[in-house]
Amino acid sequence: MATLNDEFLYQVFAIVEEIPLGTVATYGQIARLSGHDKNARLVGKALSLSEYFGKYPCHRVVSSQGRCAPGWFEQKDLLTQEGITFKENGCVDLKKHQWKM
DNA sequence: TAAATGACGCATG
DNA sequence: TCATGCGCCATTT
Repeated sequence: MATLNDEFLYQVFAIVEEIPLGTVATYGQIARLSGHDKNARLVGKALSLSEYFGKYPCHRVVSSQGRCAPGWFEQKDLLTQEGITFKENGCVDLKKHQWKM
């Protein structure tokens, strides 16, 4: 199971915390690394909570297409500050910045 | 208990 | 790149 109060949350945060600066990771990627490849949605849920937790670079996590979180305007600025290059449409250039392992 | 929801992913066109 | 549609699954209503 991948309930939010389970290890899942800890796993997600641990991975997010290890995303190198100037690099972004996708929800699906984190989900897969945490061992819950089908629960990409839960990753998003956890990250939304991480904002309340505070100390995690959740802004480095985007969708598989490099799309930012809907309704979250800060993310683009934060990523730009870290050197992430954005496209005109507002998508991250995954080709260059996606977290490779 | 069932139906709706969502910071998603992938396949098509 | 954008628009649709379908699948996935925990959470919420």
